[in-house]
Amino acid sequence: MITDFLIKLVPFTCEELNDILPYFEKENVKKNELLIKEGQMCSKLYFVGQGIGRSYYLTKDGKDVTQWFFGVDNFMSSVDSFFQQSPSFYYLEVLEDSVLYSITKKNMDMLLAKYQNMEKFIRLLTIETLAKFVHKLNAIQFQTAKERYTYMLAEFPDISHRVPLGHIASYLGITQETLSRIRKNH
Amino acid sequence: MITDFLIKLVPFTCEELNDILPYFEKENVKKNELLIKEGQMCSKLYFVGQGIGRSYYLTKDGKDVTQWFFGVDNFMSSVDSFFQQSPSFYYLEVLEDSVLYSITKKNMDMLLAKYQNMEKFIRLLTIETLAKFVHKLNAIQFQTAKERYTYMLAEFPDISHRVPLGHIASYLGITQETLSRIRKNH
DNA sequence: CGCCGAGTTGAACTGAATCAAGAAACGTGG
DNA sequence: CCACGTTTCTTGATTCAGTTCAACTCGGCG
Repeated sequence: MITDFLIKLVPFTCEELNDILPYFEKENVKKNELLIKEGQMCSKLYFVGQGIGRSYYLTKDGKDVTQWFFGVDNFMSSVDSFFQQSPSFYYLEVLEDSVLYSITKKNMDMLLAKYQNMEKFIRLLTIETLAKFVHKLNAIQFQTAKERYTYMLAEFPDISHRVPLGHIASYLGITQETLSRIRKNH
Repeated sequence: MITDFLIKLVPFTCEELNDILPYFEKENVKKNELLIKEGQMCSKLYFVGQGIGRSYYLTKDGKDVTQWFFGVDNFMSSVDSFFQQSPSFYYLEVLEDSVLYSITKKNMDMLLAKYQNMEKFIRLLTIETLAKFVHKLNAIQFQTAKERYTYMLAEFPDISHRVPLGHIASYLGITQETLSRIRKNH
């Protein structure tokens, strides 16, 4: 199903796909396992075949803030760290037993240089990601707590009821207590 | 100075640059002129040579919300609209008499297909933009009004005192009154 | 001179945070 | 399969940062 995702954005040839796919390595990851810690270089890009991941960071006063959720059929990484090879500001964690397909930075760079289609793919993927972030920003910036939760349900319908309340609350920039009260009144 | 910006991210050859640069067209734009309205397709990508631009949208109750500021030496567009060719959610406006260099979507597509370096350039540019948005999101999501203003001063040092207070306030997700009070106490 | 948009100031109000308990659910070992 | 501790979730009371509304100041310009 990585294939489906690849050709959805860019018309890779069969040859290209046959060359590219083997660089993705299947990994079984247990619930609560960390893929990266803050400060580390993110050396792999992950594709979620099964399960859920999230990225988060710790504030100066130690609060855990979810930055993003990664559901099935999505790429998962500390974007800036992976592509800009800077120390990651985020932790990357798996919230359920998951099946991931990973490609190393080194192999990705090789494929980017080799295939213009790969460049195009990553470009389009990044633009898509950017659009999602902008969408979240708009939801967070000018909406009430209840409206933010509505946005969450729309953006992550399958995830909203499978992860701890606190993770969702911090993702939305509200407290767990507030979110609990919102849920009570549907 | 587009040249400088291009080669800062990707080592274009002289030949490539000589082919690429002529596709950028110089435009003198007067203060308060609109480049795109909501609902239109964004058919050009602009590079700010001089002046300031901003993107904004109108909420359902008619409030004007600044989404981003574009200073000198930055690319300016309704990103998703330009690259995904979807109707723009945003207005694009110039806040001072400005000098812009524009390239059409059509020519950009042609250059993207022709030069792998161009693909790479746009990929890196998008990742950089993504990083900036993430930075703003973090600032907005969990910081007080005063801290947000501090972020603004750091992100747009040259712009913070050249545009109307209300534009900055809506950019930061606070009211004009609150921003005015913050400024009073430095 | 008087209008107009931009910015400031004050006072009352409010949505959500904080603080503090308690209830439920969950998983691990006996 | 139950008991116990841990984590997650709910509920209530109080507080506060920032909004709202409304009036006022200031500077530029026809």
